[in-house]
Amino acid sequence: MSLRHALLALLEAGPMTGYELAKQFDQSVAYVWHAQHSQIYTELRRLEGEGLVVAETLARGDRATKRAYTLTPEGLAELRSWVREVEELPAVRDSAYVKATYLEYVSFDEARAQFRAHRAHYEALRDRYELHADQLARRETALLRRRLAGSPGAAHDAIVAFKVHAYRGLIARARTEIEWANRGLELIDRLSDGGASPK
Amino acid sequence: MSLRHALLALLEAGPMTGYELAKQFDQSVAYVWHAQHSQIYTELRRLEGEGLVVAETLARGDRATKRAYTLTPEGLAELRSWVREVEELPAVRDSAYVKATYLEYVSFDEARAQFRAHRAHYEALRDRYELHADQLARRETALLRRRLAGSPGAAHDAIVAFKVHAYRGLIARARTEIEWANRGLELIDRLSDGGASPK
DNA sequence: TTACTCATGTAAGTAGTTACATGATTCC
DNA sequence: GGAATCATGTAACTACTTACATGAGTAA
Repeated sequence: MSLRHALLALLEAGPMTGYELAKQFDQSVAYVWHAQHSQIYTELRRLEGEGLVVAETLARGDRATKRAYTLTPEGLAELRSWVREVEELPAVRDSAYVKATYLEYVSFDEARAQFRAHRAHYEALRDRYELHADQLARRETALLRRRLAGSPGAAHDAIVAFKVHAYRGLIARARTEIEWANRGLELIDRLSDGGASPK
Repeated sequence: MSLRHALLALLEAGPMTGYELAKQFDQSVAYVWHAQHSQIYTELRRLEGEGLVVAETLARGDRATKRAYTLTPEGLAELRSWVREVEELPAVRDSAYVKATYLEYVSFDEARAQFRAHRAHYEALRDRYELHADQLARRETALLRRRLAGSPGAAHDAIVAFKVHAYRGLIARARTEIEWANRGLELIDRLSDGGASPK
């Protein structure tokens, strides 16, 4: 359950409404933990029920309302203890790799299409990660600034460095996938060649 | 839904009982798509209901029975069309990376413990992948032999090559994670040093 | 007035997990 | 006789997805 802790971490930067939180989420944590807005609203209610956050109902126009959430001391304690805890990593479940294992069932061209899609996907991801890593390193994101503003100057370097390091890891990961797809395409060239001309 | 297709792919090598299938699964597909045995039995019943496999009830001792599943032509067609289909890759959801982003909440030593655990996990995975890749390359696994025996000699190289390529990808992935963890440990050394001695 | 963004949800369904249950056969 | 392994499931639960619903404020 990373979602609840990701939400607690976002709120550590300061109080936010569900909608604000969802927006911030999409521009930060969502790179490492995706969630739908509907799930965020449900989880916030649950966190409130457990006393890890408190909500304040605010007016929005004359008729409607919104709810601003604030982290409680219990919420902060829960966040810290979660980050401290060493978790079992979940078992692998990667459908692209199971397909790659059974590419003999389709034509070489169809197999190529799989690797090209894989490459394109990770190239796009890599670009987004690089952009975000640069913004973090330059301390340009709104959320990071808010967080830095609320913590002692001596801690700033570590806060930034850990985040940048995580994104550098994601970039390395994406590059590994791109290389794998390229080697897959080369493999298919060799296989389709080998069957046709030489020997 | 890769589980159903992974099961179809296993049955393409020949008929198997649920239990046999579960055992084969653990030694092959589980490296890329983990599933519990309970889930496999449920999924087999569903596949049977959809006509993608047929089951034959066999005696086991005097009183008990077991069910042997065979792939139907519809099942094979479904398998092929799934491998052909280019899927959207699911959004990232990696709790180790969200923790890495928030390591400023814990001590340097606790942060080190996270990276060490991460490294140990992927070292173990890498070793298992390497072993399996070697076995596949030498055509030593029972399942691969069964599959090769049932397909024309000209196709053998491709069948083996695709599987080996998938495992080489997993190995590369594991190595990337190990390097990331090592760089994380170096980062913590720099951060804890920087605060203590120089400047 | 139309479209967009702000804002908050519910409801139904799927995939997967964890724990439990039961009994047969085989090997020591 | 006991332990391991063969063999097949059910039940309750959790996380997440997809689709839907509703309405307010704001800028063109």
